[in-house]
Order: sequence, then C-alpha cells, then structure tokens
Amino acid sequence: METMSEQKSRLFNERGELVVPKAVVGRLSLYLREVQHLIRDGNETTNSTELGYLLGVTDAQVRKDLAYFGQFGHPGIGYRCQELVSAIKNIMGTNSTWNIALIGIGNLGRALLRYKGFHDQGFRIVAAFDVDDQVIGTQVEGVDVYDIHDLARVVSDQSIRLVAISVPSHAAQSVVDQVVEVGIEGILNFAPVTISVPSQVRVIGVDLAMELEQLAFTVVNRDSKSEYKK
Amino acid sequence: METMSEQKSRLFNERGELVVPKAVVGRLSLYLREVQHLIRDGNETTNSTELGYLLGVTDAQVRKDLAYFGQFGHPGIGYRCQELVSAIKNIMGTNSTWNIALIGIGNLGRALLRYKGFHDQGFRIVAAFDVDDQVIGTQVEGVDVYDIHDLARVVSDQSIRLVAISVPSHAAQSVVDQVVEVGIEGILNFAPVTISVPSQVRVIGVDLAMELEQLAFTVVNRDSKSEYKK
DNA sequence: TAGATTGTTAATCGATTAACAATC
DNA sequence: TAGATTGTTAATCGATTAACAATC
Repeated sequence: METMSEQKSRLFNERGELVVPKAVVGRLSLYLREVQHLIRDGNETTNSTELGYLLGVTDAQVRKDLAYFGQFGHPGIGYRCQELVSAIKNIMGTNSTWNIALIGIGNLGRALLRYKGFHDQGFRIVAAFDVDDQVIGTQVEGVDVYDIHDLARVVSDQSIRLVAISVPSHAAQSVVDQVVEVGIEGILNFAPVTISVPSQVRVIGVDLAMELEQLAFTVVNRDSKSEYKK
Repeated sequence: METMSEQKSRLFNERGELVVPKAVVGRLSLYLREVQHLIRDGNETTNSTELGYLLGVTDAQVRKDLAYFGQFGHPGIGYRCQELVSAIKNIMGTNSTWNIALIGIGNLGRALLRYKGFHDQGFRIVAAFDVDDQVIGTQVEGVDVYDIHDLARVVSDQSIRLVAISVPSHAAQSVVDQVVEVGIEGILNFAPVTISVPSQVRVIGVDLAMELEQLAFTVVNRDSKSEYKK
C-alpha cells in the first residue's frame, strides 16, 4: 500500500502486525486524561517529567511511549498540550464521535445511559436494546429502546460499530453472537463471564467484582515497599 | 518473623517486598472466575492446559502463576477445582466477606448498590454515603444512606476497610482525603481523575470512558495478526 | 548563546516459554 | 506399570530505564 499514512507505517511492521506494546496502549488513555486536565488548569505545554510524575512512570517511558506514534515533542520545550491531545485522539480514533449501542437495560445499563463521561471522550450511546416488552418502545434518558431483533437495522441505520453489553451472565454469549452476526467490531462486556468471538472482533471485559478482588489482594498483601502513589 | 506462614514467605522476599509480578495478580482473578465456572459445569478437576485455553495463555504460564503461591497441583491429575478455588480465595483475601462503603449515590452508585455480582465474590456494601439531604437517612436497596460526616463512626462500627467512590470528579479528591483520614485501606475509584493518597492506601481506578477508548483503539488499529480470542 | 528537553540507542531488568525430571 | 501432568530451571523474549547527541 503506497498510500499508507506515516502514522500507520509506524504502528505496524512489515508483516502487518501491531508493533506497539499493549502496556503502551493502556497508558495512552492516561496521558490523554492527564493532558486534558492540564489544559483545563490553564497549561499550554507539559513535558515528559511532569507527565511521568502524574502517571507514576519514568520520564524516559513517557518519551518512549509517545515516540511510538510520531514526533510531537519539541526539544527544549516539551509537548504542547493541545497538540498532544489531538495527536493521541487521532491515534485512539476518538477525534470523531463513535456511536454506541447499549444492550441490556438493567441497573448498570441505565447507569451507563445516564453517565456523562462518555460524551466528553467522543462516545455517544445512540440506541438501547432489551428483551423486556415493558421497556421496548420507550425512551431512557432520551435514548430509544429497541427490541433486540431490530439490531441489524438500527446498527446499520446509525453506523454503530461498538456495543456495550450489560445483560445477565447467562444471556451474554447469546447476545454476543447476535452482535457479531450484524458486524459489530468491538464489545465492551460488563457480564462477568468470558465470551467467545471470531478473531476479527475485539472485546474488553469490565468485571466490577474482579476489581474489588484485586483491591482486596493489594490490601491483604500490602508490604512496606510498594507505593501506589497518585 | 519466625511465625510467618509458609504462604506469606513465598509471596515476599527477604526485604519484605512482594515478589509476585503484577500481571500474575491480574490473572489470579481470572483463574478464580474460570474455575468457579468449571465447578458450576460439574467439573471436579482441571489442568494447566485447560485453564490456559480458557484464559488465552500458555499452560506453562498457568503452572508458573499458580506456583508462586504454593503447590496445589497434583502431578498426573491436575488441579482439584474446589481446592484451587479456596486456595486462590485465601491468597486474594476473599475467603471471608469484606464490608464495603459506597460513597456517592448517583446513577452509578445506585447501580453498584443493586449489583448482585459483588456478593457472590465476598463483598457486601453495608453503608452508603452522600451529601444530599434528600437521600441521607433513607435506605437504597436496603442499605442505609448516611451523611458523609458520619463516616468515621460507621466505618468503625461496621469494620469497613474498603470503599467504592462514585462521586463527581470535582468532589473525588476531597472524599478521598476524608476516607483516608478515617483509616480506609483500599479505594475503588470510579471518578475519571487521578487521586492522591498516602503510600499505605491502595487505589484501583475504573474509568469507563477509558475502557471504550481502549476498545476504539484496538478496533481502529486492528491488524491481520493479533487475535483477542475469548 | 546557554539551558532545557526531546527522540533514540544500548544496557538492564522482568516476564514468558520450552523442556524435562519428579510424581501421582 | 504406562500415561498424564505438575513444579521448576534455563533460555528466550519483551519492556523499561539510563544516557546522550540532536534540537529548539
């Protein structure tokens, strides 16, 4: 591909494999969040030492992480906050808005519908789905609730590529199969079960009980040394 | 410490530092979840190959991960599911129930109060806190809602060591300071901001918008190779 | 210019995998 | 016993850090 952008050629090697360590991708979101806060606080520029301090990593790591994606630092100056935010958003694909479908209007589903944080980062829940006749056809937080059977049509009409799934565990795999069927590319799964998808579909699982478990572990096995600063 | 248990002596080195890689701790919860499912499906034993398949890691890694904490496999047989579950729960500190306080009764807070998944894994939200006079003194999902000023008393009365914080971002640090003040040991932070705590307090942050960002990245930068199986 | 800070290379550190003797 | 599978060592692989020439 001769027309491949410079950015892409940095992210992939000759075999078409993503060459950015997974850990770096995780930190990218954190950089974005911190730089956005710095802007809100009136900062024009920042630098690897400051960002490293905010994230609890070394300055060398900050520079190396960002350098995977191009050269947007300025020697002697640092990183211009606005520039950095828009560069990271470009990399993450959040410079334009993503339409999201939410499946499962239980307590968590409703909380997600009302959650303001998504919008600020370029995500918009534009459709909700459920199996309960009581809610189908109504609106929740201004979002239409559809029968899950209308999935294909709504996904196509609204150009939806990502879904959030907040259905009971026992229903999760069946819902996943349905969203995969209609061509969804990424799934945010809140059901505490492992789901199977074809290799071209991406899944991120959020298991709230598991997070508490991790916390319990770090508290129980706390020691003198490790410092979780920030 | 002569009386230190064998388990503990495996987890810490001579300098009192935790010697288990962070990544292993993350997988421990996943092992627990999968083995519990295997039990539900009627399995008595499992093995490193099966667990590796379920988690998407190698069999060697499963054995090495579990071996950090002791020898609970049986050569020629594998791992007895019940045994493994209770071993992992012991390690994670979830063999007995943890009392949790929830701070911030907004949409997400209410969803957390109603979430059934915590209880199954040994967590119980026993008290909720807010600043809104309308809800203070009432019950939500059978849980008393207190004024945040009663934090010290309730935390002490109910032996609360962990809190979940679901307040608006701008209020998060102030709430954190208050829970630290009353001796809370671990914080699950749902506010999308970095918070500061003294080094003895543990924090895990869950940022829902960030999870969607990660998902968007993997979808946008998808390539032929990487397979996120399961 | 002098001072600051990047991007990148090479060295270090840590985590994963392969292989296999020990064990049931 | 033969077959299966562990726990562990050594080899490999990948990620982090230190150092510094290049640059503003």
